[in-house]
Amino acid sequence: MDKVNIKRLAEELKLSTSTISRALQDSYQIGAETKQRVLELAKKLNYQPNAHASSLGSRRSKTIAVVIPEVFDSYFALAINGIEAVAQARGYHVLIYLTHERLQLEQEILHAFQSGRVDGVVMSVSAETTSTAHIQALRAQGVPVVFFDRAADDIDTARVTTNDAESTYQGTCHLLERQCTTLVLLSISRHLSISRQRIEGYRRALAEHGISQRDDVIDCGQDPEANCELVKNTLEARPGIDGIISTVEMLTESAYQACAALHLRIPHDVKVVSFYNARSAAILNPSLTTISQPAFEMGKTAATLLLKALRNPKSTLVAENVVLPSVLTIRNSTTFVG
Amino acid sequence: MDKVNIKRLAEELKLSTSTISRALQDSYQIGAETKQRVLELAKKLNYQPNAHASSLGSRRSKTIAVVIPEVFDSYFALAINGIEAVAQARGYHVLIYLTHERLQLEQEILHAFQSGRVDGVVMSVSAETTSTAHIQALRAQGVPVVFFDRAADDIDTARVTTNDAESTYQGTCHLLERQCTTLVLLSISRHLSISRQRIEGYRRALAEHGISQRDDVIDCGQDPEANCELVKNTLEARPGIDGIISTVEMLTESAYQACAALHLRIPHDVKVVSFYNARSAAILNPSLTTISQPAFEMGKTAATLLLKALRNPKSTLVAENVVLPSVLTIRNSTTFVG
DNA sequence: TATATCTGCGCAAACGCTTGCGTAATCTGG
DNA sequence: CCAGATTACGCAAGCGTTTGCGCAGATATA
Repeated sequence: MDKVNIKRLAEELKLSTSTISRALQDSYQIGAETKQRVLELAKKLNYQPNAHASSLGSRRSKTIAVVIPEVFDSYFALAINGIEAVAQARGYHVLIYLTHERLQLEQEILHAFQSGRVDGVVMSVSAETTSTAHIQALRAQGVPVVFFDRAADDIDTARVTTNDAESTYQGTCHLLERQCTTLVLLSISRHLSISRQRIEGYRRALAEHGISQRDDVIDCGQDPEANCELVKNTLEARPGIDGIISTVEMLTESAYQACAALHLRIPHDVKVVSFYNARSAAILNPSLTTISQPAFEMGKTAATLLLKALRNPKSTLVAENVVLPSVLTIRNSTTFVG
Repeated sequence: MDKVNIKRLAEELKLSTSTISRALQDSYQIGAETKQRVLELAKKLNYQPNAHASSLGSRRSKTIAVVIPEVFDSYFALAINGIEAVAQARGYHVLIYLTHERLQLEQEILHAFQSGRVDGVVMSVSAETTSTAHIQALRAQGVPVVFFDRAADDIDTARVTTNDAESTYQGTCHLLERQCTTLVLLSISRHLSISRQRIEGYRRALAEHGISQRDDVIDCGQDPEANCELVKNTLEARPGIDGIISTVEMLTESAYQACAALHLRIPHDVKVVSFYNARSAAILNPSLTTISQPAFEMGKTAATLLLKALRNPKSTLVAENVVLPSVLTIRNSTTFVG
């Protein structure tokens, strides 16, 4: 039982390997009948073209990389679904890499992509990513990069984001309309463009309502317990706070638990709105008013843009900026009570 | 500016390509000083070995595949983290494929692995997977497969599971101890070994408490709304039900919402325990008594077993069965009230 | 009928790396 | 001082595809 490769097929059919190769690629250079015969034998012998030989020969790997900070957050889980869906549909493979929010890891990972392992990259930068030389270097090697959600401002490429500023603006307005007077915003790394955007929307809403506050952005980290402490301390230090807007799904837990620890009732004493994508929002205690990003669609769109660029050998990735709106869903955590 | 490949290095250093190759692999055949020189030049020229050429030459891709049903569930999100962690640490790459619970897709995906694209597979079978010929076929080609969570019973390979029967047994006992008299279990595909295990643990607990019930397993599907209806109908049809044990994270929502729709109070009228891994369990309404699987560790362990097997060229994957226990965390959804 | 255009296929050189084997040169012990 | 072991490296044949180019024979154009 010999290995079944293209040579084997060629011998059995008395054809050359190049004809087999082209037949399998459905090349116009090969006659219909020959193609037919090749396909039949290939199926019969259960021929599977060697992926690495193809990639080496053609200098294209039919593989894309997804580089993200984590998959704890349901946002990224959903986004992966979207990316995988379009990749699978177009015969692409998806490599996944986690940076754990660390710039150094992100650099190492991208650097390794210069090996030709992937044709393109879909990524969301880490919270530490200030310098972007590693991304530029990769692009300089001809590997297209598409951002989704967390983009690097100074890189001129396609990006898929949500209307961060606008969404936060709406969420903040919502809180203010529900009689909140003193707000606080929970954020992560301020390096991130999305964090800045969200803060901006927040500030704009406050300004339009004639409210001026200071020190009202709490910078949280990765550890839920520590974040909870942070929120608790803030709420204790400034008893007037009656509204929390959380810019990350993970921080909802900290907000809820901090309130619980201080015997602050949601929404009675404090109202909460959060960026949140998990379905559990509806069954939280109380159910959570959410800003939910179209995570699946964002992943899908980002992958689509990348694959479209990969189709052209010239790799013309237009620096377009696709914005998919988030939706505000009002639930009990901001429902006015008394 | 020529392409920098192994040949280029060889020319610059007046060495042969084989020496370069071996030096980069830190082979014992190469002298320390030579290695040093090679590494220095490689770094200086920013040399990155071509991944596909390496794979082709060595017949090893340093890549593993993760094949799972979905990533909606936080279980799989966490498991991916675990898998990626050990893969990254050992210089392996992770390809991800979603079967969307469909057998046919699973078959196609595994079939494609015969192309040598991956060295091994870590997988959790789809809900439809009854026949396992496609998995056997892959193993016959010398590609090791490790199961995690959802395993195929009839395949003799390494698997990492949790103590499904025991956990459900404990969860059920917990409900019964809290005065529940009539239980119902929410399940998905009964083909799955884990479903059967969980049902078995449930039945055993009932039996030990001298309770015999029938038609007390509700087979749910993928659609949350439909599942909610299903649960609602069941609760309506049999008003005596005062305990629900859900074997899947996703079904918690359906259970909670069905109860809400029928104005059944949790835990007063109905007590609920569920397999659940997300941190949101603590802030649900009411907070949820959970059986949480060590998802991260399971992924980590599965990947470790696979990579260990890949180290030996003889690929000796012992058919061991690693069981990592889940933990029952009691919260308000089962806390006795009146 | 001679010339140009297709059609369908084969030749052979990449693609960039790995690895079995061979072989000088150096080292070891008796 | 010499046989055998050891060290450090080179040769060259793969690994399995892809693809530019060439070339017959068939068909179309003038």
